[in-house]
Amino acid sequence: MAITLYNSINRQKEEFVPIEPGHVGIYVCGPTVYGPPHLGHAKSYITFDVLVKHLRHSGLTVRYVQNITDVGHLTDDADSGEDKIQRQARIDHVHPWEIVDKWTRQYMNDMEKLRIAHPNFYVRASQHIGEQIEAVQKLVEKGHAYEVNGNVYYEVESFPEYGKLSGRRLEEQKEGVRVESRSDKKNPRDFALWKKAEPGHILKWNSPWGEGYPGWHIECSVMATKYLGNTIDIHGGGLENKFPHHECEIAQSEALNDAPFCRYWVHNNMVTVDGIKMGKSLGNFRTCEDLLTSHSPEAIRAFVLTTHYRSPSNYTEEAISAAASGLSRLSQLQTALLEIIEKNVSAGTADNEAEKLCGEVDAKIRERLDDDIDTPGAIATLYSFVTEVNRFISASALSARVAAAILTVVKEWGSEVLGILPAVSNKTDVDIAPIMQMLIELRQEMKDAKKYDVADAIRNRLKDAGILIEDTRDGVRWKRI
RNA sequence: GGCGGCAUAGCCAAGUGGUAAGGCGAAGGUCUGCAAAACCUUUAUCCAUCGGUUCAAAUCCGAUUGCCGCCUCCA
Repeated sequence: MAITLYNSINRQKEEFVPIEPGHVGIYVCGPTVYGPPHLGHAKSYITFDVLVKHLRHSGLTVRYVQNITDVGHLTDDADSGEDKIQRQARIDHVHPWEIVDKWTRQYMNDMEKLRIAHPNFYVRASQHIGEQIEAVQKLVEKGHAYEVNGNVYYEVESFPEYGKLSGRRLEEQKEGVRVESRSDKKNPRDFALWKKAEPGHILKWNSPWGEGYPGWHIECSVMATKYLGNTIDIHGGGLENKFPHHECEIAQSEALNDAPFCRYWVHNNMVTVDGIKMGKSLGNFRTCEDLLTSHSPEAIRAFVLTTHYRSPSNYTEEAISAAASGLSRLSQLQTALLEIIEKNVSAGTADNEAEKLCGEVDAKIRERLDDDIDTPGAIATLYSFVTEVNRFISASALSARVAAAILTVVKEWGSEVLGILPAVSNKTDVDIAPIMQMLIELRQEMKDAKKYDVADAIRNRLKDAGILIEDTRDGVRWKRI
């Protein structure tokens, strides 16, 4: 079945057809590295992580490029704002590149912990200054941009299709625009391609227009087309970037290359906390680092993925705890299946039924993800599969062979594509395994002697030490909690 | 003011014309020395409200109300 994606530019689900059969080029707007990665970043990058993994799992070769914005974005508007990175550097009394370096590392770190696959490569704005200058020059030559006092602006009027992504028409906006004082733009809607460096500005480069730095949008146009071609298959990013950022990217790229910039625009919705937008100024944002101290990466992913990417995720402690609880059934199943495999059970009365179910579930999950990455639907399918398989296990009706087949399906989607199934950790516990074996035997002796207080004490003390003992019909099981 | 989106049980959340998936929580039960895990049963006569189209609507259309995002950097 074909993969469909909701294409923001046409506002409808469309069948995804790559330009070059079998190959996909995807560009996703990355973070501006001046502060800690937060849940909003997590939602966006987990979304695109699943999209890319699903495309690959479907047999496509994907080149996934993500940028790291390490220069230029401003706190305010083009004329009066301050470089966010530079401002943070001033506050911290360090060089701007220390800020960039610190938060880039933190970002990479957090993303890795969240089981987000590294894009094929990251691209940095600061490493493409030359290309950006060339692009700006070319835009000036083609009559789409003009220079005033060392600043270069894109002339929005020169690109009639400006607004096609966000549904804004120029005429409508003129009236609503605030009066910008001290602006040397021809039209308030024009946006900066190159900014003159004011005295004291540290991150600056030489250009035909004097010392300065690139505008906010040009880096993405330049880097996306440099690595993925003039027309890219998929461009992803947060909804809030639709306007003006993505709109400007289109205007620049299409004016520059005379080719459609992007075929499928994919925008993820935002994260709210207790129903309110998460933002620094509101003091309610949750960093990935904080979240990871109290929740597993899988729980965070499950929380994010149980909401469709185009709907807002509302963060509450209850919601993320519920996600974690649901997940424990999945890991529990994994453990149970491994036990059956280990015991090498030869035949099961439910084998046929279970094998059939495997095929159905596999197809259903694929269908859900094919349908505009319906991760909530995929997870629901996986969870009801868990219940059905547990029923077979309760009836001791599975062979090792079929248990392995089930495990393959569970891991394929739960671990490889969705990334919500934790890895089995007992391998790392080989060192304490003999000790555990001794304690379990000792406790069994106490139980046999009906010394339940001692047996329970052993169990309780182990629990305090972070190890959970479970008596099952097939023996004692232990795991770290 | 302009543009866009959303409203489904206590909570989270699918379903986009054929009569309400799944998870969490809660209650009861099975198993167990007890716990845990697992399984079984129950938990929305109804999908914000009001109209309309249709044999049939949570699903399409219109209006109303509420919430959210963008319109200045933001995932």
